[in-house]
Amino acid sequence: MSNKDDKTAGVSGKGPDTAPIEGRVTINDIARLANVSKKTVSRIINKSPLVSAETRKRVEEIIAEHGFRPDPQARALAFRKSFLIGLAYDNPSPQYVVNMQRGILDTLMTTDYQLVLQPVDRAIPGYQDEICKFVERHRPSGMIMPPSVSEDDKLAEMLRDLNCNYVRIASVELDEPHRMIWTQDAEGAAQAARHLATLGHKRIAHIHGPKTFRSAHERLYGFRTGLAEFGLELDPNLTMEAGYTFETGVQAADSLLARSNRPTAIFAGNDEMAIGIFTSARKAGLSVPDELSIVGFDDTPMAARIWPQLTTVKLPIREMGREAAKRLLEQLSGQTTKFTREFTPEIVVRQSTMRAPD
Amino acid sequence: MSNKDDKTAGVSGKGPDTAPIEGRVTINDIARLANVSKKTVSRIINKSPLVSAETRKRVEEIIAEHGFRPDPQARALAFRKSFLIGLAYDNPSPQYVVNMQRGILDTLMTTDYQLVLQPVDRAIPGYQDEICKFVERHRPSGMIMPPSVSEDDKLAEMLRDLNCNYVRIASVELDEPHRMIWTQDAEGAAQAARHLATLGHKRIAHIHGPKTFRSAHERLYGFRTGLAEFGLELDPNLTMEAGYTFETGVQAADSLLARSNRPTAIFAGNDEMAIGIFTSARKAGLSVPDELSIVGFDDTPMAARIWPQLTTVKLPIREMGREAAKRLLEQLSGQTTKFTREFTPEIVVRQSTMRAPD
DNA sequence: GGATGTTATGACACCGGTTACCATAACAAA
DNA sequence: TTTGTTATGGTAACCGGTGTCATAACATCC
Repeated sequence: MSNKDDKTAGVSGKGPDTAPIEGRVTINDIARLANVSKKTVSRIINKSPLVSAETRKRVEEIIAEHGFRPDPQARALAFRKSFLIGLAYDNPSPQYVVNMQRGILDTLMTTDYQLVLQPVDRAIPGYQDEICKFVERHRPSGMIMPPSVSEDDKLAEMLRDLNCNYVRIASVELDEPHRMIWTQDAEGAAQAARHLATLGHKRIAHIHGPKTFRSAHERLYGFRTGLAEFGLELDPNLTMEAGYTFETGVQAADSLLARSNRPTAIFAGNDEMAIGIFTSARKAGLSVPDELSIVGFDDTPMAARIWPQLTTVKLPIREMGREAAKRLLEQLSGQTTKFTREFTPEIVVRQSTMRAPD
Repeated sequence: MSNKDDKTAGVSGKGPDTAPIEGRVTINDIARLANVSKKTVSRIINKSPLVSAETRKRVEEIIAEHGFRPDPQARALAFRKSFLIGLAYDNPSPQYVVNMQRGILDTLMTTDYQLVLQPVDRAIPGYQDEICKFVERHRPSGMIMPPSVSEDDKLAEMLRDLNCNYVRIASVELDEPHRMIWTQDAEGAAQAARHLATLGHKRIAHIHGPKTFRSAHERLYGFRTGLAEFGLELDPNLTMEAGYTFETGVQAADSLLARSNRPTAIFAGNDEMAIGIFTSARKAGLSVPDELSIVGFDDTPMAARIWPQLTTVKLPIREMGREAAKRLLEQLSGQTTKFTREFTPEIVVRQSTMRAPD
């Protein structure tokens, strides 16, 4: 039994075979104490049914008594699985990232899997290689990718080549169902359009995100569709592209609000830009919402803290994280579920919108 | 190169059988191809000097050619080290959390260590046990704890008992130097005081965070000290406690601003509460900064997005994360460095402060 | 009653690396 | 020539779990 007292502790005087467990308690210790083989203990750990109730009870007591916890690294090695889930993200919003992490952890918490992070910069050309290197180095059991990393088809292909499981979270279904979690961004944007149209706005502008973001297309499309339901058309002159950031939002709004026949309402592709519009409106001396209605997208915490509070479209990010992790676990366990999971955003009406001025 | 002689490839046509961990290149493959022993390859991987230059070069070429990467799990098992760093956090600010993670990852990126997350809720009584369970389960090589988790002395003691290395990030030195990274929050608050005093304010209020947060004490203390330099005293009637959140900030400010002789300036213990003051001021019909100056603490992104932009005290969070990780790695490698690392916050003057009215 | 299942358990090799220890060759000193 | 030292690399055991397969005990079926 003294197979483990080599020089680890040094001081341990040639232990008799009683039970001088030094250091961590291992499966061997439990096996010896319970007078069974390692394998039996292993079966109990893994809830195999092939153990008699009596033996199970006895061994479980000993495990509890000694506080034995199987070594994750050793299990990983034996199982030929790392039990690691990688999260590759590029989202500039801390709110988004933290909620996504939380959601994923909600699901992983009850499993043996862990989350490891791989923040990347999609603006750097070879950023995909960075992710592949990550996969080769750490060998995660799977990857989860929220936007905008998720929107990179080439990356997805590289991961498939590496035989790496993954789940993409995006604003539209763009891969096999079992690898996707998506939101109906278009529907959310349509809700924003309906809201503004119902309030009587006619001259409505839209500031969308970069064309490299799939969500920018979806939201633009959905917004246009929503307006069409009310017989309104989105004026190309009132449609601008910005960078999904506060500063670019300010710039775009500056341009829109300087026009002679400025819009009475603006729908921004995300809250960051929407908040930029507030600043621009203040500079232009326009009162929100009396003279200008603003709608955002995302429902970041800032939306509820700014004055007046921002009407926006809410995405259930944390829940999406939970679902994405579940879906990935399904993949890893070899099961395939048929139902596809999509999330519908919902508009949250606050104080930044009101009836169009006459 | 099918040295995978065994039954790995066996006709396991049964069951769902997820990805069969196809022919991964192992140290054995490299050893065989290079015609050396595993041990020699191991020496090369670990940069042992006991290998001839010639052998090294040859083996390294083969490694590169076959893209061999040592399995992290196997190494972890053999080294008796998990190469995992745990981050236990409870900070409600996504901005803070994300920056902290980034900083830590900056340092870990060049090492074999990885970051794993353990968000907790300090409001739950037994939350320390949750962290201990995490440590027992995943056996991280070390833990990093930012505020407010870092401020829990009992938790630190429990970790020491578990023989777990850790680094605490806090607003004051409250543990052995090699286990600490801290900010001089008091100095930051003093800068805020000097700024307001210089602008001629006399009736100055302070809304501080919960007394359970060490930072609340430090900032209060520093603010008082800074005012004293100008012969000013912090009026106890103008000192209020709130919960470091937007809502509690609004409430506290409501109470302060309803008074007959309301303050002309308020220093909030963090930006969240400071932004709450904006809302309260609007409700009270007060103009910021003309009638009320506001100073925050943290320099969250929101500070620069709100109107008028918030004057606040900036903490180098990402850099602190970097340093914390470095310090932890020092601990793990057994080295002890003498120099203590502390960070001094700096005030960022924006548009929410101006000369006192009157 | 013998053949056949089924259940409970153990023996043993193995996952992919590591260290402890030993063997040998090369080279210097005696 | 003998001995000592250093450089280099091999062997076996081990880290702490898992899989495969054999086996014993017992129940079931013709």
